[in-house]
Amino acid sequence: MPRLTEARKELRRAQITEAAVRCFGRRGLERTSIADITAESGLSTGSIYAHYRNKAELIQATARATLVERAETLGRYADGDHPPGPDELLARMTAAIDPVAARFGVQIWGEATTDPVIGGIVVDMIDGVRAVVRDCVTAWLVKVEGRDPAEAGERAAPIAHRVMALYLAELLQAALRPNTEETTS
Amino acid sequence: MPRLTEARKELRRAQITEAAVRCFGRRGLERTSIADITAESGLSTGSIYAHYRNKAELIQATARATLVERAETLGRYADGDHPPGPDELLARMTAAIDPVAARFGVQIWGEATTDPVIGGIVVDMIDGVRAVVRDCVTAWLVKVEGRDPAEAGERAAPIAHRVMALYLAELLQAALRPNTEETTS
DNA sequence: GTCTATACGATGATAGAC
DNA sequence: GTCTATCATCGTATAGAC
Repeated sequence: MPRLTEARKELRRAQITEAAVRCFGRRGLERTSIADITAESGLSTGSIYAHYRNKAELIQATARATLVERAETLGRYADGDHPPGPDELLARMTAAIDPVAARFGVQIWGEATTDPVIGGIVVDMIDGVRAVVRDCVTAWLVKVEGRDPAEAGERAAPIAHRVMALYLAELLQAALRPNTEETTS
Repeated sequence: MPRLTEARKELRRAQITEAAVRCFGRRGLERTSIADITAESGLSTGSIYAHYRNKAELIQATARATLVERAETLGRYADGDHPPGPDELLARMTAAIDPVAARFGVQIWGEATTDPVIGGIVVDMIDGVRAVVRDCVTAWLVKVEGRDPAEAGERAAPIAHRVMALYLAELLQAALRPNTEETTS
């Protein structure tokens, strides 16, 4: 019996955070009011506060949800028997960038600068993705380049570092691309 | 006569924006109130609003001031008869990163996501720095690597692109490094 | 759990003396 | 140009009915 209600609860939370990313993508973290999110989600103030203690907690939850989703997407591009090389991997990662998520992501970077909790989330996420990239590059070095596994592990780290930097730069660029959806200011 | 007063005015504006970056670096763009900036600058509300129409304009001015200052610093690292190679250039650029400015810079990225004016400032700044880097790399290719000028120009662009990505990633990392100065929440 | 209505605090901005 | 004092607005969060 807790099963079903627990699932429903999680569904509501997802409904809220998904509405939240859209709002944040439009007006930014602090400019979107709770009222904006109620309008976007179709729920009410009370309902939102039943699921999140306050706005900060909602932002954290939204950040976590978005970032782990992105990490999972990228992880999918990195595995398989024929691991892509660095260039191909980067191309796939770049292609997978969603403009709205990118905007929200960069806003989260800014918030991480000030809020230690968000900071931890962002650092964990970046470290996680970097690890995935490193593993992928290692596998590629071994399986298609024919390197020795031990040597590949060493070589992979700096390559992964560069791939990550290029990816983050692409993310930033996507976030800065003028928003098609007008910023009703 | 307008000379002197104009200079004084510019000095006041600098005094305000410098106090502003410190405040922004501490508490973030929207969490710092005008009161915070008056406290940090030693000025009063009225004085600030005599120089800037509103808070948004103050943020824009602060962003412009900080970003052009950074661009100038980087430009200095890039010229001379013995232009540094890409690795050395990146090392210098990274070493020149100021933690407070980095935090503010990343916050500005987030704001650029939403505010078209800030967006323009950030894009201009990134493009400007990239151009400086490209010129430096070109000069290096010609003067120390002995490449043909025409060929150097072509090769420099992608290298500059990578150097920029690595630099932006370092900037982000610096901004995410836990703040020593506590976030009086 | 979800709603409506509301209290309360914070802060951006202005007025007017000096 | 700079100050102090004040206003008005807005948005978070809560209370209480259903």
